[in-house]
Parts: sequence; structure tokens; C-alpha cells
Amino acid sequence: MMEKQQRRTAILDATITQLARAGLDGVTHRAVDLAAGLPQGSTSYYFAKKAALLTAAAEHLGDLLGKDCDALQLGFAEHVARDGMEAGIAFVGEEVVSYAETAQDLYLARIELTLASARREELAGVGDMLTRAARRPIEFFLELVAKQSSPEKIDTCAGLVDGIMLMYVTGQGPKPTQDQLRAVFQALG
Amino acid sequence: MMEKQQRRTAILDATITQLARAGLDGVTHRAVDLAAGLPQGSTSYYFAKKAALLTAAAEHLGDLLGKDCDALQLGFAEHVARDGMEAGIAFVGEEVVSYAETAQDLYLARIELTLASARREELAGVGDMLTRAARRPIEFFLELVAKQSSPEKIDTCAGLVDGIMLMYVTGQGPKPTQDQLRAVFQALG
DNA sequence: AGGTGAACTCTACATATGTAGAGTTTTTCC
DNA sequence: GGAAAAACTCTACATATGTAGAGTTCACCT
Repeated sequence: MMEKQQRRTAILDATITQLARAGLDGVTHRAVDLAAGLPQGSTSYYFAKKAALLTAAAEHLGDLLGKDCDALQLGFAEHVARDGMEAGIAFVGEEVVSYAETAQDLYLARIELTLASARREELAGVGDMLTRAARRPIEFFLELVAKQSSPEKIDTCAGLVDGIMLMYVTGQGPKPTQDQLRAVFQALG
Repeated sequence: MMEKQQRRTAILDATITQLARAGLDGVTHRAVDLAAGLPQGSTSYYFAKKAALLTAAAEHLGDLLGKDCDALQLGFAEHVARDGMEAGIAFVGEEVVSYAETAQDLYLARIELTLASARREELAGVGDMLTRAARRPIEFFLELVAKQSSPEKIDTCAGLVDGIMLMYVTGQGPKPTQDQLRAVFQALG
């Protein structure tokens, strides 16, 4: 039964990478089977309907993003406890930009799912959930860096990060830099 | 032969709305025929390969964006000539945010095509072209509003607009406002 | 050991899609 | 008016996909 969870997770991981690498229309039951290295039929067995697969993948993606954010906040707290506030903020700044490189697939999958959610009502809610998950680290970093904030400023900063990331992961723009984010968040927050 | 161009254009328009409303996998030859109100087979006749259809649609989209930008700059020049620089800038500001509402389909189609371009090498180049087209009005507005600019600032502002638009067209964020854009562009430019 | 039920894999099939090409209509030119 | 060419529409078909369900293996209990 632990086995079962592992298999399910393997399928959802494969779904996310498939979403990132081949887009929504690259996600077929068979393609996910293949990407996960599981026998044909496995994905269909766990998720008979495609909408169920995508919904579960979105939830899994939300979990991943949430866990990464938890880890970030934990790391921040540790650095603050050990070396003070400045060190904590520096740590977060470094993590945030290095995460941009690490998490390209997660980001692409989020876009695909958000777009899909806006169009197919079987996926309603998925977009909101992913948006919330993706915003958490932004808000956290903003609080650290900005003098004072507001809902409008948060919208702006979240939009900024999404746009930069979108251009970056599609090869249309440079990787976000810590200077860039810090400057903007300070100017706006 | 004027006919022929019209038909071609109708197909590409339909392809763009189909891209926006149903995503890349909603674009099939038959679906485009239907959306354009043309007999089945028309799209296949004009664009036998799907890659050709998408490439042509991207070029068409680039033209549309370019023409809209030309019109914006023309309107700006007229307003300046008539009522002075301030009036021109005000005009551009209003146009830019009203365009966000008008051009949701164009924006969504651009995202879909940019994502597709990053994955399928038959579509290489398409992403770059669309990025350039979409950046023109941003750079123009930035020049008007900012004290001084730089390539990095342009990246940032372009990213900001893309992110805000992405969230907006997917129902995940508010419509961009003139205040927001102006404030950011001034703070950064 | 053997049976029982769950977990899994494989096969089948209706539908949809890309694409080719045959057939038809319309236009053009004499 | 009529032949030749171009423009268009329709049909066909191989492939891929979602999905159902039959068949198989496996783990566990007695």
C-alpha cells in the first residue's frame, strides 16, 4: 500500500514532466506510462479519465510547490537564528533565483495547467489553487525586502515574476537575477 | 486572387481565436474550418501540414500586433501635434490598458505559440518573432514614461506586462491598470 | 496449499486527427 | 462558347487517443 502511493506519485511526476516537455497535448495515458517507465495501462488504471489525471497532477504540483516554499521558510529561519536577519534575507534571495533554474518544469507545468483550467470546466479551481501556491514564496520574499506592501503591490510583484519566468522558460528572456527582483520588490513593495 | 488572400486571412484569424479559446490541441484542421465557417477541407487545402498552419498563424499574429502598435504610435503623434506631449502620453496610457481587454485572444494565442515554439523545432523562430512584436509597444511606452532606460529595465518591464497579462487572461488576476504600469515603469525605467 | 479479492496489465474499439489525393466547381483566356 | 487551369471540396485511410473491460498476477488469510 506504500507501493501504491509510490506508483501514483511516479505517475504524477511523469505527468508533470510530460506537461512541461510536450505540453498539454503531449500528455496522453500512453505517453505518461512510457515517461514513468511503467507498463502500458498503468496511468489509465490509476486515472481512468484524463481530467482526473490532470487534476491529480495539479494537486501534486501544488504540494511540490508548497513543500519547496516550506523548505525555503525553514531555511530562512535557520539562517536568521544562526547569522541574523541579513543572512536570512541573503539566503532567500539566492534560493529564489536558483529555484528559477531548478524548477523550470514545475513552472511550465503550472502554466499549462492554469491555461487548461481557464478553458475546461472539469478543471475549474485548479488554476486558483496553483496561483495561490506559486504566490506564497513571492509574498514571503516581498515581506522581507519591501518597506511596506499592499494587495496591489503583491499582484504586481507576482505578475512580474510570472512574466520573467514565462519568458525565461520559453527561451525568450534571461534568467531572473537577484538584483532585478530585489530592486523591483524594493521599489514597489 | 484578392479572394484568396481573404480566405487565407479568415483561416488564420480563426486559427488564432481557436488557439486562444481551445489551446494548441484545440487547433485541428477541421476545427478551424468550422470556426471560420468554411467547408471542411479548406484549412487543409491552404495549409497541408499543421506546422505550416501554426507558422502562418504566428506570422499573421505578428502582423496584427505590429499594426496595432503602428496605430498606437500614429495616434500618439497626432495627439502630440494637436494637444502637446502630455496629451499624447495620456492617450498612450489609456490605449495600452484598454488594449489589454481587447486583445486577450491575441495574447493567449501568443502564449500558446511561444510555448509550442520552445518545444517543436519546426516552429523555431516563431517565439522570437512574437516576442519582438509584443515588446515594441512596451518599449515605446517605457520611453515615454521613464526618465532613462536600459536593456535590463526593458526586460523587466516586458516581463511585468507579460505576467500581469498571463494572470489576467487566465482569470487569475486583475486587469492591469494605467496607474500600475505607469508607477512601475517610472520606478524602473 | 489453495482460494479469494485486490492490484495490475493487456486487448479491443469507437472516435478524432493529420494528410493524401480524387473529384468537382469556378475562373480565365481564346 | 468551350477548353485548360486554378481553386476548391469531399472522401478515404493510417495512426493515435480516450476509455472500457477482460484477463492475469500477486498478496494475504485460513
